[in-house]
Formats: sequence, C-alpha cells, structure tokens
Amino acid sequence: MSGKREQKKRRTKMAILEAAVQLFSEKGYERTSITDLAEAAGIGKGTVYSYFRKKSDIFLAFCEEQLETISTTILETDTAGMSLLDRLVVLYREDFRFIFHHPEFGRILMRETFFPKDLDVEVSRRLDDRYIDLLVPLLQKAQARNELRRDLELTLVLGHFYGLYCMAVSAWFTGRLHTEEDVVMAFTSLFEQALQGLAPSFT
Amino acid sequence: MSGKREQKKRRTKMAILEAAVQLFSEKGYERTSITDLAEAAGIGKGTVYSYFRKKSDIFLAFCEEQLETISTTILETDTAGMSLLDRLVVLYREDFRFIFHHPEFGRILMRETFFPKDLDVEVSRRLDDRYIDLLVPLLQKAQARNELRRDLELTLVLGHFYGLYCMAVSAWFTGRLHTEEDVVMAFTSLFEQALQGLAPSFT
DNA sequence: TTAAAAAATCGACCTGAGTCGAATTTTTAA
DNA sequence: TTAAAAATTCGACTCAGGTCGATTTTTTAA
Repeated sequence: MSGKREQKKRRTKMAILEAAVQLFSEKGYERTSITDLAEAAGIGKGTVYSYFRKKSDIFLAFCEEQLETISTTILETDTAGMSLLDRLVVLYREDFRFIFHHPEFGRILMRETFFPKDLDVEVSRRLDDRYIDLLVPLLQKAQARNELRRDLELTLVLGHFYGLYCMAVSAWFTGRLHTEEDVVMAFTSLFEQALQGLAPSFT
Repeated sequence: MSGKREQKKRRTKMAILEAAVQLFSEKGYERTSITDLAEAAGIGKGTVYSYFRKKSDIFLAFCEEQLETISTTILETDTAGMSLLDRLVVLYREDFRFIFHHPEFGRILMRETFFPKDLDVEVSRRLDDRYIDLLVPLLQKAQARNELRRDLELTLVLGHFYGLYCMAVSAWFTGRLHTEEDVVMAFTSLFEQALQGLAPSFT
C-alpha cells in the first residue's frame, strides 16, 4: 500500500488545476485569489503552495496543457504540399487564437516566456523547448526543399520567426492592431519580408 | 501668488524620483517598498499615489529619463558613412547596455513595453513612439542610399528589427545567451539575416 | 500491530500594494 | 481680510500573495 499517497497527490493537483480553469475563466486571473482557489478545490490555502510555488505557476501549468492541445492540433493539420511560409502561418495563427481569446493569460504567458524572472527561467525554457521541437523539423524539411538557405543556424532562424511573431502579438497588446486577422496578416507580412530579405536584391 | 502650488508639486515629484533612483539602485525594485520611498522622499505614503498610479509607473518614469539620455548619446554618436546595419547595431548596443546593467529594470521595462496591461498602454506607447521617431529617419536615409527596399512599409520594417532585438534580449533573460557581447552578436546576425533574406537567392 | 519517522495539510500570520476619507493647506473671490 | 471652495496630504485600513510551524495523515520497519 504505497501508491496511495502519489495517487492522492495527483488528484489534489488536478483539483487545483480544475478549480483554476473554472475560476480563471469565470472571474479572470487577477480577480481569483488563492483562497478562492483553495476553497473551490476543497483544500486549505497553504496546501496550494505545496503544489505550486507561486500563483503564476498554476497559470503556467494550465498553459502547458493548452499548448499540448495546440501542438496536437497543429501536428494533425494536414500541411502536405504547403510552403514553409504557409506552415508557419498555420502554426502561429493557431497559437495566437488562444492568446486572442484569453488576453490576460496571453499577456502573462508572453511576459513569462520572453522575460522570465531568474527563478522562473526553468519553466519558461521548458515552454519554448516545446516550440523548438515543433519547429526545427519544419525548418529542416524546408531546407531540404530548398526553400531555406542551408548556411544558416536553425536556432537563429527559429529565433527570427519567433521574434517576428512576438512583435506582431505585441502590436496587438499595445493597441496598434485590433482584430485577430490583423495580427495574422502582420506576422505573415513580416515572415515574407524575412524570407525575401529587406535589402534590395540586385538581380 | 499662483504658481506656488505647481512649483511645490514639481519639487515633490522630483523628490520621489530621486528617492526612487537611490533606493532602486541600492536595494532593487522589488525590495523597495512604497513606504520606504515615501519616507526617503519625506512625504506620506498616500501622497506617492497622488503622483503615480502604481509602483511600476514610478519605475517607468525613471526609464523615460534614462531613454532620454540614451537617445542623446545615440544622436551624438557620429554615424556618418556607416551602413544601416552598423547604425542599428550601435543603437541597440547602447540600448542593451542599460538593460544588461539593470536586469531587473530591463525586465520590467521590456514586459511593460511589449505586453502592457490595458491601463498602461498609453505609457507603453509613449515609450516606443520615442523609438519610432529615432529610427524612421535612419530607415529613410537607408532607402535613399538604396540599402533598403523602397516597396516596404517603414513601420513594418521597424517592427522587424525591433522584434529581432527583442528576441536577442529575451534569449539573454532566459539564459540562452550570457555575455553582453553574445547578445550584440546575436542581434547583429539576426539583422544580417533579415537584410539578406532567409530564402536562397536565385542569382 | 504499533510506534517512530516522513510527508502533507492547514490557517494564523506577515508583508506590501493600493484605497479612502478625514484633516490640512492653498486658492479664489467678495 | 476672510470664509468658502478646491486641491493636497496623510496614515489607518483593506486585501491578496506568500510563509511557517503546529497538527494530522501516511508510510516504514520491527
């Protein structure tokens, strides 16, 4: 009789996360207190902190699940015969859909993944490693199809696209872009620019 | 006898900012409480809030001053005869110097300017409008010298570089890059990529 | 079976950001 | 000059995140 404790812990953790999904959606992240969360999960406040170090960690755990769903969606999407550009647009459009519909979550997620505090670096890295795993194969295939220069380091290329995506999302957060489609168009243009180059080509 | 009030207010605001520079540098942003700040400025806690809405606003006001200094430095730097790439590198290197030496400030600054809360959008926009004013002329000159395609919207091009810079800085925050020079090299490479294009050129 | 060790639970407590309305200072205008 | 109005100052107060150690539950091993 040993797995009992583990089992209970898993159930408690789930209870917290379910309460989180419920309350965060209902009242928003900021307006949900840890006490609310504990009550909804049927446990004491202090217990929450033996499962998560900080409030934002609860949120990030929720995001990791969401990203799981998103990557599944993307992997299942049939992209056969699509250009690199189209594939990237499909991927980031899906990603942005989540952010667009959960702006508060999106803000925290972007803040934490791009500019984490020292203590949160680990969590943040895990999140974008997921991206790397998702994207590197895409880029390799593009290189094989000769859509992408072969002399470039893939991590840099990946950073390139990710940075541009980040910029488009940022423009939405700062109110420079408004609709979901505006943002998609913005990063599409930026990706095109990146592929073609900003300098004039002397052909 | 009417300017009296205004004068006093200006002095109080200065006192708060000076206390902020002092204490933030001394103990860091997080470890400086509003009460500390009020005490150092010789006023009551509540008064601080009639000058700034939130703690982070005090910080952003401080940043605006810093950026003033930085842009002056940049404008005074002799860039005659430099390529667009070199000019951009000079500019962003200077910008990053500040962030590198004040990581905590840098993090908040980047978080607030890229992913502001609704209430802070205005402040955030003011900050990057300053960038726009600084950069657009640079880009226009580059177009005139035929270093930059003329069919591109300048705001998009600007966003392009800014996004790449952001990415390099982010890689530093997440511990993927370590030294100041690593970051400079990273965004330099990204800028080169952007100018040349990621797709193979069929010349 | 049981008692000591280990792990998990809990809520009172601490701290700091931000609010509020009473008290004070400055301005206005008669 | 003065009294009412307007603006400013202030610190007690509220509220939420996070800590801590006393208590309870589970595991171990004898």
